[in-house]
Amino acid sequence: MRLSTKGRYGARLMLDLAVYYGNGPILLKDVAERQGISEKYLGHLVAPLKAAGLINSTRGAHGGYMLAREPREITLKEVIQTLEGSLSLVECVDTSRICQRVKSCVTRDIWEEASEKMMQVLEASTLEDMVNRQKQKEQLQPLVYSI
Amino acid sequence: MRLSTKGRYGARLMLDLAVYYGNGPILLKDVAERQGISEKYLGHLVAPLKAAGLINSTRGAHGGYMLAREPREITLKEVIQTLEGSLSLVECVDTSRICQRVKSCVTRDIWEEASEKMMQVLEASTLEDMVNRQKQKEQLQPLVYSI
DNA sequence: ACTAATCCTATTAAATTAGTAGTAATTATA
DNA sequence: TATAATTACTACTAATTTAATAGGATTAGT
Repeated sequence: MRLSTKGRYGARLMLDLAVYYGNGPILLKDVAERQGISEKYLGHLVAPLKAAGLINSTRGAHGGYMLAREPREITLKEVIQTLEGSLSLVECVDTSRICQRVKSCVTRDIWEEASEKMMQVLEASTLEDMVNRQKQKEQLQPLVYSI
Repeated sequence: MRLSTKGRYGARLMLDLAVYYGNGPILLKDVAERQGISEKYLGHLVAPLKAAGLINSTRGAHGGYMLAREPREITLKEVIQTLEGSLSLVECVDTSRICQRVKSCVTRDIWEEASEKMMQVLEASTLEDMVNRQKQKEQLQPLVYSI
């Protein structure tokens, strides 16, 4: 019931690209260093993100990655769905035909409700929101440390 | 990001016991047949549920399982937590010390919010609620099929 | 040509999942 | 008291998923 590293790292990758949005192509190497994630592993995440139209890339020297849309037009839900697949708690919420009990199954209804509530949070979070929240946190954090 | 069979089957097991609450010990064999789940596999689920104080058992002939509390006093959240462990989307929501980034990490805050919303649904669902919903569904279902 | 990048494929170790199987212990009852 | 019914416990296993690492191919700027 846990998000895998794909989703977690992918979210941080996208947030990092959002922070540097407008600065041209960003090196995966730099993202990897800032986020403390292996560059090679991040390399696996960019392929699906690109295929989903969330990022663009340019190859060769001075290449890198950038968001394909503005940060306010990309939600965390899209990112996670791209990397983790469906966000439903159970498969039968997506494809009801896999179980004959669907019509009378109460637990399925609840899994669906719970999945919905969770997704609403992710859908409401745009990369822009996240960048702003991060800026706020960064302002507050030094005070905490200085106590 | 999916619930495993432990959680899914366990929820149906508990709902089944709730439906027959007050009828004395219920045979695992009968639950297994009604729910279409292997009795042997259900056997794995009852141990933690018993340890968590959610069910009682009596051994030997005429033995079986029953809810340890009234259906309205058992929530789906307790059942799932017992069988799946923490319901948080990421580990750092439960144990923040595992990551140094916690204080400045925006994604963690969102995983926490999303986990919360999901858990609220499961906490609001008691076995009694579920039994009532199932009764309603069973009344409606024949009509649907007869069209 | 050289260098800096992304792109692509294969491989792998470890963990998790979803069971099956067999036996021991307990209890009711004939 | 023997028998049958049932939970309780432990071990085992096949398949899948996860979380990477590694290496070479391709592309583009200088």
